[in-house]
Amino acid sequence: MELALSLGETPKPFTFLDKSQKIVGNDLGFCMALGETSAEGKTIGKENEGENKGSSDLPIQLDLMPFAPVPRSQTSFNKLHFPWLTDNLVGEPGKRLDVNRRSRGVEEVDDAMAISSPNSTVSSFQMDFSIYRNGRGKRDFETVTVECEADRGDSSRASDEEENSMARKKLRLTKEQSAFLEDSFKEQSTLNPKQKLALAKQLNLRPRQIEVWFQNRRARTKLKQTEVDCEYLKKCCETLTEENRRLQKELQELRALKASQPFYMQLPATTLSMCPSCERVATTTTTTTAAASASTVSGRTSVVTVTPSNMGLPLVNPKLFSFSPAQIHAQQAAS
DNA sequence: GGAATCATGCAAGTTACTTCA
DNA sequence: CGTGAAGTAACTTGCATGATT
Repeated sequence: MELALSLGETPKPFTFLDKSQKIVGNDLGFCMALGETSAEGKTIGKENEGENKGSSDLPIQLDLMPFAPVPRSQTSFNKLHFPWLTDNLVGEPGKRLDVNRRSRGVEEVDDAMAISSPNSTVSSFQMDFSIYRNGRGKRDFETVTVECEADRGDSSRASDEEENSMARKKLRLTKEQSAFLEDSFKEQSTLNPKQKLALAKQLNLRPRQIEVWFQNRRARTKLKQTEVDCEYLKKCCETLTEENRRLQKELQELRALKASQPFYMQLPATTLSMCPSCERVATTTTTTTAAASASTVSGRTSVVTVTPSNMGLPLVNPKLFSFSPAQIHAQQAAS
């Protein structure tokens, strides 16, 4: 078995691919092949198109478009009969090979091999290559094909049906799969590689799909939590706004009292308490001296010692502040 | 021991496909 | 039947971390 990798202008990159097409022109292509060194190497190419598709006995040559030659009739990746390409080979013609993704492709190989499709003719050889044009990761299979054909000097476009078939079909998880994944997520929101593989096997999905599902699920959870938090904060904000409005109003009332009652200096400090039900301030006792300014919180009732210095209010006749919560309620109802 | 490199996982953001009103 | 919105699978990018050199 020989595995060969060629980048660039090598006319005959692989010894076992003597009969394969040559890398033409000066364009930098990417060519990869797998095959028996002693075999009468035939590749998926112009010369033997259609006669060895799906044969695992024959070497496989992978040409990454557009610069490596591709058989004329193979206008889509799907037609290369690598089903995994429809999932993994995305993006646009080899403007850039993502080294990062490629290095991660090792995992994808392991993943894919762990879950090989019984129907796949290349189930023992799966690999992930991702090529794309720019950092935004725009994917466009039609563009790939059209540009590829243009590179080969082929002005004819693929038919609509061909274009439709080449478009990456988005997998829709079954209800059972989704439910199972949901249950797994409830138990654990992250998976270790073993769990990932086990889940993939159990659900007949690729480990990468499990991984992506969990990533997306975590993102959804976070998004929902953010929405809940946002809603809560919004309500808090509304409550505080209302509280502020109420306190402003109360302050105005107190200032009005101050203006109407000039005889305040001789009076002792007044202790106010917050009514737990309406949260309005009410005077309960006058126990402290005028110098005191401490405040305490006891249960649901806040006791605030009010002095002329800490409130900026004149001392008035304590009787004026001596409203019980019931009285304040009555006052509110009247107003 | 520390720097460089590599592999891996994840979050965040994005794209594009599917479904449904 | 066409269309827009919503849901979501799949993707890219960047960063963090641990292992290895």
